[in-house]
Amino acid sequence: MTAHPTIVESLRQEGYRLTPQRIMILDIINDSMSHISAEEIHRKVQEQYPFVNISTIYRTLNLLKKLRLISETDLGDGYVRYELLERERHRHHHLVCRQCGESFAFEDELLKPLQIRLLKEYGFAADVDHFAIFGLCQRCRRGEGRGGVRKEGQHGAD
Amino acid sequence: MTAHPTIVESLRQEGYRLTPQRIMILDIINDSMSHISAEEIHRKVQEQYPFVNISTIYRTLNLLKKLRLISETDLGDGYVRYELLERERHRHHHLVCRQCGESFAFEDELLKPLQIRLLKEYGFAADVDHFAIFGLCQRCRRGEGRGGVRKEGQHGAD
DNA sequence: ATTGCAAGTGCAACTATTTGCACAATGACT
DNA sequence: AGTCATTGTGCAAATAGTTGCACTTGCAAT
Repeated sequence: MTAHPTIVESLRQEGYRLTPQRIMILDIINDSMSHISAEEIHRKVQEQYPFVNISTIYRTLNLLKKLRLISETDLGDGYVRYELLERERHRHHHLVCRQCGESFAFEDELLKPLQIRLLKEYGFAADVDHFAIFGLCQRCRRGEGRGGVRKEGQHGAD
Repeated sequence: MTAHPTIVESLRQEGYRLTPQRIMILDIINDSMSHISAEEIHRKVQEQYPFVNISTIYRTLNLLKKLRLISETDLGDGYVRYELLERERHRHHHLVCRQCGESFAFEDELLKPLQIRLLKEYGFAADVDHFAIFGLCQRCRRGEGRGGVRKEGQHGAD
């Protein structure tokens, strides 16, 4: 039970059960240096205990997401990635280049004005835990780009 | 061939072929009053011509998206929806309530400052054709919410 | 009108993710 | 320690969406 005790407490307090599967999954997300996908988590869980089903991983991730203990981000490369929210002291978001596929972090602070206006003008409390914005990066805009174009390019002519 | 001639021209000029499938799909998106999903398009195409495969729909949608003739939005209800970009004179984006599932439009103008800062500070040209931001709507924040919670709620305790 | 070939399509098999259901395990109460 | 309702899990089947491959077709050149 090395998973951050704060999170374990949150779960218990909300009335959720602390199953070994959940603890393992939390440990793995906690130990992972950066964003991690459901399949990576599944693989690592299975190293310890091979009977855990992938659907348990997804269900646990959805639960943690609902409780806002983790963030979910789709960087556009075919799977969604997860990260502990709690520890993210300096929150960041991602810019994903639709040409080269590269992804760049940007400061949370840039989203604050939008968040404030949405709240003031629309009464809407935006969850901007972790955003991914698609577009064209500096290099690709200058035409220097070229390189690993990912998943997508199924149309011969480009 | 009722599909907006501008779009048909765009396609031809970029060297893409004008197949009956593509024209039918364009017509349907063009005639549709609001966002339409791949399956809805497929159903309508099949009314006219039942041999069109769903993968052709997806491939065509991906092509039109790449050429930025249509926008793609995930409103979080299980399928992605598409809309002609060209005709959208007053562009809008969506606020999706993660509790009641309702979705509200907001003005494109609110995203402009963010777009400008991303370009100036990061050299990144954000594609913000059609955004969906998740969060909590006014009613649900006040606890008035309750109602059709969609896809998601698989954890008994809420 | 005919030809040639690259681009497009249909099909079937695959992807990540979700879900219904029957069984197992947690944790509150005793 | 034992009981029990309820939550959580594994499994298998489903979901939307993608992809490799062989066949077809649009269209430019003839």
